Amino acid sequence: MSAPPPEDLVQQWESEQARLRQQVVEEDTEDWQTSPDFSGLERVGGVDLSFIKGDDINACAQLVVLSYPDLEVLYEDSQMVTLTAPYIPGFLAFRETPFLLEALQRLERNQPNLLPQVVFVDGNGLFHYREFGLACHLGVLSGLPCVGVAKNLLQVQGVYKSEEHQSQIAALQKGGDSFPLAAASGKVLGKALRSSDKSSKPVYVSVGHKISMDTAVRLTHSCCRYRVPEPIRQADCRSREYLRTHFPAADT
DNA sequence: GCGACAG
DNA sequence: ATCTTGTCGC
Repeated sequence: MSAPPPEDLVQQWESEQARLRQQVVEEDTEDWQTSPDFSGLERVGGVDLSFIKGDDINACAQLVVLSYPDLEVLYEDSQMVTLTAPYIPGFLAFRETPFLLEALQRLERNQPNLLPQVVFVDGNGLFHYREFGLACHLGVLSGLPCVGVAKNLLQVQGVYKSEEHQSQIAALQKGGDSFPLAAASGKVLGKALRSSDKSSKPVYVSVGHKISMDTAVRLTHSCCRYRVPEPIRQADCRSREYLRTHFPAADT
């Protein structure tokens, strides 16, 4: 059973996104961001939520902080949470942001010296129906630089999985290669990035907050050991592991 | 009616 | 998000 999308709630969320959208900073604001080798960058964060199969309410909210450029785990926080908002395409942030923000606040309270200088978010930033995806939402509410990295293409604002798009993907030769995702307006909302030599399937990078598009793409590439940026990959692996050990399969 | 739909 | 192990290929 699935209740019909609450019309009122969606409209309220749309206006909330429009309001917060004005606070997004689409440029580099930190010194390390303009450095050729990101000197000055020492900590990169990653966030993610993992669910128990067959349960879309209880989840493990995960925050990890890795060293840069070594990408070793410096901090890890797993917390079971109870989600209240439903998942509605275009409004993912209203479902996940509260818990990711809480994780960042716990860290700020307990180990402020380990706060990440940038956070990788599993999902889109400006590459969104109303140019305000999860990465922007978390960025504005936390005040931290954020980068959105989606594993699947969201068909939005004139960007489609067309033959042209497929051929552009085929043209990505090596890790670091990318091509722009331009809206009908001409604005580049994100970039498809071949994150490593091995993976032919790209990831979709977009600005979340307090970082430029080019810096976001360059940084994402420099944080990839595999297809998905290490901070997000670690957050994903560790939250799944947490669920495995604390909620063993309920078979037979 | 059909397809799309970040996580 | 999750349902799912091994397997074919480089």
